[in-house]
Amino acid sequence: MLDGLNPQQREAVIHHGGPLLIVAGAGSGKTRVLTHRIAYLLAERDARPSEILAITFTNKAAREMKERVDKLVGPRSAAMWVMTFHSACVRILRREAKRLGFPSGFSIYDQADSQRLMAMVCREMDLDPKRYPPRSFSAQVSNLKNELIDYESAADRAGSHLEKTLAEAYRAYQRRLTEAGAMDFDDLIMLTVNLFQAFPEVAEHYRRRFRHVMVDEYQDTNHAQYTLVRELVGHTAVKTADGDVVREGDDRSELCVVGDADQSIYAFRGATIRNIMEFERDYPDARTIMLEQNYRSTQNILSAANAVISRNESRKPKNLWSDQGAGPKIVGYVADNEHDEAMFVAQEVDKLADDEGVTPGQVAVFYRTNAASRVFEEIFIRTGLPYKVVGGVRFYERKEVRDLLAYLRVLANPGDVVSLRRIINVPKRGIGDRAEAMVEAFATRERISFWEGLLRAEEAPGLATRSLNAIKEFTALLTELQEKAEGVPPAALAEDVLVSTGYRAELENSEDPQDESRLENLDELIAVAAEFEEADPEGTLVQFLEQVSLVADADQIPGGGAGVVPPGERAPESTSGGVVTLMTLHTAKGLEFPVVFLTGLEDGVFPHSRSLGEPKELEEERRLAYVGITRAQQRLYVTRAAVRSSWGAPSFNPASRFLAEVPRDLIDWRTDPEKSAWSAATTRREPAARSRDTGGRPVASYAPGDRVTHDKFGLGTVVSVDGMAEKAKVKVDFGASGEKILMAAYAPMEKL
DNA sequence: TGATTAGGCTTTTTT
DNA sequence: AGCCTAATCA
Repeated sequence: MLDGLNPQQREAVIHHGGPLLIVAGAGSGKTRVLTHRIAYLLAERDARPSEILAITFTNKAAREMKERVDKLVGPRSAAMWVMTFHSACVRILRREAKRLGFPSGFSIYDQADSQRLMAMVCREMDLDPKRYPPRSFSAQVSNLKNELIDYESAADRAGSHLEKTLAEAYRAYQRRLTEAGAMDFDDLIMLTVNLFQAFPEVAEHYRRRFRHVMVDEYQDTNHAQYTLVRELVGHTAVKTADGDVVREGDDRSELCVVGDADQSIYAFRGATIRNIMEFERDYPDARTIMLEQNYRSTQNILSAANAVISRNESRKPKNLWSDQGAGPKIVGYVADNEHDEAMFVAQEVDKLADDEGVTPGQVAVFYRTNAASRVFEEIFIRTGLPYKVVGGVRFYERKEVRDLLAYLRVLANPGDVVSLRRIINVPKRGIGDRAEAMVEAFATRERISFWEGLLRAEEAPGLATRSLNAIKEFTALLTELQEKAEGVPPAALAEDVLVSTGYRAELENSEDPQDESRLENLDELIAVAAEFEEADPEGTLVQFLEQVSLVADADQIPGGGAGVVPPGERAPESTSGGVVTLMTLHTAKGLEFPVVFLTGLEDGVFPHSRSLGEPKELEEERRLAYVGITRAQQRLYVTRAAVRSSWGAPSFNPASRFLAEVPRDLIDWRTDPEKSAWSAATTRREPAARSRDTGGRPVASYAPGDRVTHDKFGLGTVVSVDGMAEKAKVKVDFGASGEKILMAAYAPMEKL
């Protein structure tokens, strides 16, 4: 069990007793350590599988860990809890929901749902959406919850008018959630903590059960998750005034956390690097073990990564090393524009295939923002390079998918107003805004739920007969479906919903070609439900809904080079060549690929323009760069474009400062210096000198007589210009397409 | 009164 | 891509 582990890894596996922090540099074999530690606990320390709780952040990581533990210990692994923070909390909350005043089948609201609910609340409070944007309120409430601040404390500490309004909205929002029998993502963590604190016997139960608690990616924990872990392992050793370490009883569980402060990239959603930096202060008898040998990358790649990350201040020094040799140099390329950049990537993948036998499946392309994937897709389609975009416009965010899920959620929980109001008039059945408002007013006055209001719509004043009839038909339909929902498994129920509501018929009869793919998506969702039933024939509708709402994960990573696949386990895709993987840097975390293209290395793109003014955020961007670089096993490419058209307006971005932080001799620049004047010009420019004054992206300026090219209208000539900078409106004569007035900042148009 | 359409706005990263 | 609003249609 200890074979093939280096001394530090071995030590981490057999460590016994006090809290353990494993500082695991990128590619240092941390999953290997965690899985072996679990196996060791079972084999040598007499731990029972049910006493083990291993927490990860993504479903993907959980699944992978589970599989690898399964290989080591066999079917016993089934009794262990290896899951995400959110899944673990849901599992606890389902059992204890009654104590908190929620039904055990409570709905789970994702970000879009909670934004919708917040919008309803703001409208109710008569807030001007311009001055008090619901999205922002929703985000701020999320932040408060991550800090375990409830609406009362928020109200107490509110100073400004804005903060008071926010606290009020928070309160109303939370009331609506409770009435709907729903929890948002942040509630899952916060309410579990509340549960443990309000009911010590519940906390005690789980504390007794989980003798071993392991937390992966500890640097990504937020305050709520941090507190949850503390509650779970039991109050731990405290340092007294004279510096003695006193233990509070012997019943605390063994805690083992793994993380790397340099890979913390989720501060924007409340993660605090503090939790890992101060682990030793939080747990005074803690032990720290550093894993610095990297088994993934060549030394050139690691040297680049080390050089970049070393620029971050207040960082504990760490030095990754590899015994795999220097490897090829990093290849740099300065493209004329984003199309040229994508073309370079496509050609290079072809060349690698010819010269080195590299398959597309071994290649990944990373970018900073989801929107950047479009150009790569266009070029890859044109050149016939097979690819797959991971993340981006997600399946579960598609309108039709959300509609069908909303129906199912209403059937599982009629109190779920957000879902109910989403589908009340989908497909169109003659229940308009006015009718909806009437029912709502009626329900509020009668202190009944919106659903009950619909059932008693006859009593609601001011409803037109036509609307009333539509409502009656709707409630009859839902009631009928509800009765079926008891006995019918999810897939069949979903199909039933599509047919009986006319949703399927509407799409089938539609002329719009897009509706065909909508149908496909719906069938896909039904297929997911069928898979769910196959995996667990006893599975309920509530369980199915829970699974899909917690899998907001960018899951479908193609085989080939992706993931930490144990040797000898190479996925079969490698024979067929697999496909190139496209994803954001954030979703790339935890993965590795033989060949990595790191694109868009421009100040304003990566690092993102929003981070340039904030040293803290800039450090996070740098960690993101570190994560990106360390994904590469054999070959790393860094590319940038001299001109990039974002929102139509071309911007001339200087080279990313991160490029300058890589030692010169590690990069082999492939750009032909004669090729483009722009490339040369922007190379020498001082980084970030400009982005400050324009407050972000510069907008091209137009003058009458300028020749332009527009994505849709083609070539044209500027007739006149009205307004300045980002507010400029340009009148352009496109010949055959006529004259158009366009916003300079947004039109997909370039100056020639 | 509800349906339909056009236009504006949005994009940093995500469980 | 989808949501929101306003304006117009039926």
